[in-house]
Amino acid sequence: MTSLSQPERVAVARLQALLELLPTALDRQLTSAGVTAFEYTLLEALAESEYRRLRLSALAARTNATLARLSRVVTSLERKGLVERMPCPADSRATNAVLTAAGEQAYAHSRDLHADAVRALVLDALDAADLDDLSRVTLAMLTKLDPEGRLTVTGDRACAADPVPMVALA
Amino acid sequence: MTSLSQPERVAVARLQALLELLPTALDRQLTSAGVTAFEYTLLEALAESEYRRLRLSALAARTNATLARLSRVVTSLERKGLVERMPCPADSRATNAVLTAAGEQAYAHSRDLHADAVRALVLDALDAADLDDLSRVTLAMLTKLDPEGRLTVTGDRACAADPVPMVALA
DNA sequence: ACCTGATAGTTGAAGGTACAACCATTCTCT
DNA sequence: AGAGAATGGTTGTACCTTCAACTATCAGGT
Repeated sequence: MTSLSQPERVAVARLQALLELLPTALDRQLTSAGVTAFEYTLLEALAESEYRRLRLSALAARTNATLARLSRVVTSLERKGLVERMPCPADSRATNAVLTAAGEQAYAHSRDLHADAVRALVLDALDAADLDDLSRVTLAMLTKLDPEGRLTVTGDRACAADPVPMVALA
Repeated sequence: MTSLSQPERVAVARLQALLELLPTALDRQLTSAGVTAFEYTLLEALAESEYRRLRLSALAARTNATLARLSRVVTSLERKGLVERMPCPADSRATNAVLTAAGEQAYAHSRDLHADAVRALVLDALDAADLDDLSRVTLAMLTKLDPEGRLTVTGDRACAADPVPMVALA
């Protein structure tokens, strides 16, 4: 069909630039914490979950990541001692990633750092109305991206794919 | 300081999800064209430039990429026959990436595909007001990301870092 | 002319991600 | 119960990106 309009081109170019710059910028701000932005997201998800644990597939859904990727990142976090793998008693196919004590500390330590980074790189640029617009527009785009219905995406409150927080172990 | 507010958390989570999903989704839609989204951006930049060529550093600035990355991608495009390296007569440190005939064809072929992908994944989700908001909000965030002043970022029209389109060769 | 510092580009090494193939377990339906 | 499909995870392979050297050229000041 017709090619993109000028305003469309501008918006898309800016979005592309953001896609290119923001992730690496976020990672760089977190280097002193010893974790990547993605790893931080994982720690956060675990810390906020019941019993500090979540199944790998649940983590993958929450973070919009591949299961393959998740498995490898968890292995890496395991090597750092921040996370531990535990078999899931309710389903022996499944594996829980459990936050260790060191993991909680790492999370606590990087939490402020992460918040500061997000503020510095994103929120400080926006007023209240902008924030609303960002929220609305990103959600609109996500509906086009998400494999239909299931909006694993951290919607307004809870995550539909929220994994019935695994049976306890301890 | 205080942690993020609820609306802030929601917006950030959505933005993060977008950052995670959109690039890979765009790439997937372009696979049949045989180029990645990033490679397409390069071809586009070259095709729109005088004499179909641009210095590597100029390409890097335009695409917000590292020079190292750019060098490797150009090598890859060279192997595919879409681009050719030519020394820059005006500055013998510099190298021009020149679009080959095959490169122009590849660009022409992937152009519609790319436009379709952008429409399907981004624009179709937005009305005119949304597009405005997206444009404004992304620009605001980019100003926080960009190493100050130089907004290499494809601003409203021309790119400040636009590289005085290299002396001709032919 | 010369020395110093910046600029342009390349490349080795390390790490991250995707895709696909693979095994194990669970679920569904009969 | 049993067959087949779906789910949960892991891993080999290939590719991509970054960071940090390293080379070569240019620009400014003396």
